[in-house]
Amino acid sequence: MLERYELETFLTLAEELHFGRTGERLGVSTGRVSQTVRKLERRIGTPLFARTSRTVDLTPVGRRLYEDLLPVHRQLRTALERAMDAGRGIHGRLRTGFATPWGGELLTAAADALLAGHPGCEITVREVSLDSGVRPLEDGELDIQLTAFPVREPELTTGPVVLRDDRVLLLPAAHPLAGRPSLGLEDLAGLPLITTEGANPRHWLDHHYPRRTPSGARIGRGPVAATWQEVLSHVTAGRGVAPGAARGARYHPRPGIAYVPLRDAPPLEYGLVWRTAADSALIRAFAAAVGSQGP
Amino acid sequence: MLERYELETFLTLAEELHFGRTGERLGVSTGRVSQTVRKLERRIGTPLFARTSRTVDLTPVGRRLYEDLLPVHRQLRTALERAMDAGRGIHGRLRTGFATPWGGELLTAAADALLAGHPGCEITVREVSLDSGVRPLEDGELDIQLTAFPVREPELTTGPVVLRDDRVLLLPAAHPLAGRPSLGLEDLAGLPLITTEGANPRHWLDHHYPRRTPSGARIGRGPVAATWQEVLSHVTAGRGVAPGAARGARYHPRPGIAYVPLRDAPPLEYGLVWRTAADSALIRAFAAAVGSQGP
DNA sequence: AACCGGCGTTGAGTCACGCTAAACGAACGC
DNA sequence: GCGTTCGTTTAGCGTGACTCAACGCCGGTT
Repeated sequence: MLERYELETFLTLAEELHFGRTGERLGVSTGRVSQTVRKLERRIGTPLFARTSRTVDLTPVGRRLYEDLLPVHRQLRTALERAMDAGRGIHGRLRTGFATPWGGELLTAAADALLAGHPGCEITVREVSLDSGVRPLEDGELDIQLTAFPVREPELTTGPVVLRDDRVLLLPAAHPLAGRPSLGLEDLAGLPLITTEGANPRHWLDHHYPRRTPSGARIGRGPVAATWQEVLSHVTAGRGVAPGAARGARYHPRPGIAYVPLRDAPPLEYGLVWRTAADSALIRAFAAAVGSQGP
Repeated sequence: MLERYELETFLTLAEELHFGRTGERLGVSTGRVSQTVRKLERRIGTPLFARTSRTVDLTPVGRRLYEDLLPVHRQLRTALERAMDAGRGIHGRLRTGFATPWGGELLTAAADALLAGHPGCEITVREVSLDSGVRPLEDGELDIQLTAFPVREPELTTGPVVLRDDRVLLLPAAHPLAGRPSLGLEDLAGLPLITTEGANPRHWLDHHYPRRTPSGARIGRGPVAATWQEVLSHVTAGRGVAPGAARGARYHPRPGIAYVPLRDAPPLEYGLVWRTAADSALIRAFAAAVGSQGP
């Protein structure tokens, strides 16, 4: 049978086609690479590499062996990683959710990254409606959710902010304010603000849809929307204005909608949330993967 | 990474679930098995075996790892075997042929046996008609053929006899001789013998379809057939009698045909034949596999 | 021609580590 | 109670994977 060091030496040399670099990559001397390959060839009974003093190349038998052994090596690694993940608790199914498209991209990228290093996991990424808040977590439909802060529910654990974005106001293109380079919160006075309701708690709604401007002027109330598509169609139809994230302009460009920066509003912050009771190594690993995805 | 001895120890213990037998199978002490497993578990980070002082069992993580590593081990072995075969010249495609069903069974069994030990080969088993003789070899359509001896072609190499069978005579069930417990060659006198022709050489035809009995009486000539099905239908229709092998009664049982032993005829002998010019390690290996298939 | 510099090979020597042997403890059956 | 059958543990041994340095081969340069 093939020893571990023989397998690795053969595969590395088959890729590098250079004894010196092979030894360097494996942390052994070139002499050792030469001896190992030589012994292997003697055992196989035929040369695996055709080498002059200047060049190294695979023989047909060597090439075939390389093609056969490469997947073996991969499987060996994933099998071990899977077992080690299970040992560390990083295994099983993780149902993740997001409400905004850029959140979806972030979660998908993080899921791919995590899966690459932890092949034993199963990660699903689902979209949830704007008005569901953190209800999917409480209902046990999701294990972890990317949501807009603030989150104050006591039974939930929140991760750090992983996405930050400037606030903008979505206006009908024909609106008198639509031409402004930027707006202030005071400009909201009297405008009909499109909101969401549903499962979002009171403090969250107050934070994202204030009832008064800083100076105390009342902000109007427009229609209630449950999804971004609804918000967009309300704005396009002139039924109101909606607060949003600057990225929205890239993800939901509409000819009938103007995205105007809101100068004095605090930035939007997104982060991960999960049920404290359902905390797990897999959740922590996923949160870490999302965190290292940003920059 | 996993060392060879760790892989083998783990897989063996997962199958045996017994440290003593595992050590015995691997030729090491039980202490070594214990140490190896222990070290592996420490590295993985979780127990792979649940063991009391009386029983050993796989943990879920261990079971999963076993299922992952078993195919890896198989692939590793076949990859090595393939390379070693290539080193010994046992590789490539081998087209084999046979004319009788029992020959087909023998070749198929031999092909399976060979393939088990030499995964790099590709072996096809085809049926050839009765009247093609060794023509497929000469035409280059086959590499090796199981045929009824004698073979005297100078450019062909013959292997040893791998199948021997008593001769019988196929008669219509209603024929007066059909009731006899056995027949002698003299009984052929005057009977219309069903023969084949095609590519079979003269000496072969004379050997299998004699024109006279030992005492000199003429043997008749019936219709010419190219396949066993034709022979059988000629016999059933009463158009003649046919010499054959005793096994035929098992492989071609027909209500309208009687198989009566031919007492004084030499037994039928089958063996492998191949073109001397196309001799190869693969052919020799296959011939050996066929030879060791019989008993 | 002579001289490099890069590269694979070879041999002597060293040290980690896989392995054994033996003692030990735990869990049964009688 | 004892004997048996397991798996575990420890000290000590020996093999073989490794390093280091010298060597030979080849192509490019002056």
